[in-house]
Amino acid sequence: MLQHLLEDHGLRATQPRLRLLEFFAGTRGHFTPEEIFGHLRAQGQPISIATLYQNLRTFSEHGLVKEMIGQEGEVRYDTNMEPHSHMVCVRCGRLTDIHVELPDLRPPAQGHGWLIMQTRVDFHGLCPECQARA
Amino acid sequence: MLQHLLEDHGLRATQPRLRLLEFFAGTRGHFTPEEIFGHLRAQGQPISIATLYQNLRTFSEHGLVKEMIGQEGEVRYDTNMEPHSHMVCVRCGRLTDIHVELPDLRPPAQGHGWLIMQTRVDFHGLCPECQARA
DNA sequence: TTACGTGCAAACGTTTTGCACAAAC
DNA sequence: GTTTGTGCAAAACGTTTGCACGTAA
Repeated sequence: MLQHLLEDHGLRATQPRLRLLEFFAGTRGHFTPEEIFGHLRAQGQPISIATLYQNLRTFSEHGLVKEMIGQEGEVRYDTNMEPHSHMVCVRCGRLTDIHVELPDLRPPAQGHGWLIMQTRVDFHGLCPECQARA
Repeated sequence: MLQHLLEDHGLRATQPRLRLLEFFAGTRGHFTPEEIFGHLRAQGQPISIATLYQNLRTFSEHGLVKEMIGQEGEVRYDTNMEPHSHMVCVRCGRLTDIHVELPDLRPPAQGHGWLIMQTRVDFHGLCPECQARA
């Protein structure tokens, strides 16, 4: 129950928050604030843009969504909290999550005194549709 | 000679462009437009903010600098045109280039019909200074 | 001399903030 | 009844644009 999810994080279960959570629960993807705003309005469940931004931040601070930076620098939110990699289509911009077994990718950095805690891998290429179109 | 570099790309050798190139030639790093603006002004060689943005775009379109998106979504420019990876300090934000031999990192994506053209690897961790401070 | 570049000021899109009001507990 | 959240309108932010003027070729 979405109401409980909020309560468990010490957040009040308000209409805008429930609508936002419902949106996230019903979709898979990585959305910009503007896209989310549009979806909610299209569903006849508009929330104020200020409230949207405030709650996206609140949610991400409480670990309900993950904030990420897109290839163009846009801020995007998704609910896949598992560590995962991305495939990005260089033509249409489509972004898909994938799970990759990372081999022990150890940079020579360890020799330079860095302590590497996380390795992030992104793949860029052409999605099936864009290949077909080319 | 910086003048020739511009001419070779069909660009006029103007004062602002020479100052900008001089800045890039004299530093190593990944700078935001604002940082570059500040450096130039501090050196007593200010250029207009509009001219700066216009030329950063022009330079990157002509392959003189590379535009990249930072961890926070900021736009940054650097002159290291070789393919390389980044190490980012999660505490102080310091960003260093490194060269990593990528093993044949092939995502299961090939099976999903994607054509992967490029793999980007970023390392996140603690730089030596921040480790010492902790 | 003519095309290109500069730089101001204004416009822009996105995100944040101040604050009075409303809703949740 | 007290605290928390909402939503408007305004501000802030980084970036882009229109345009008259300057300058490189």
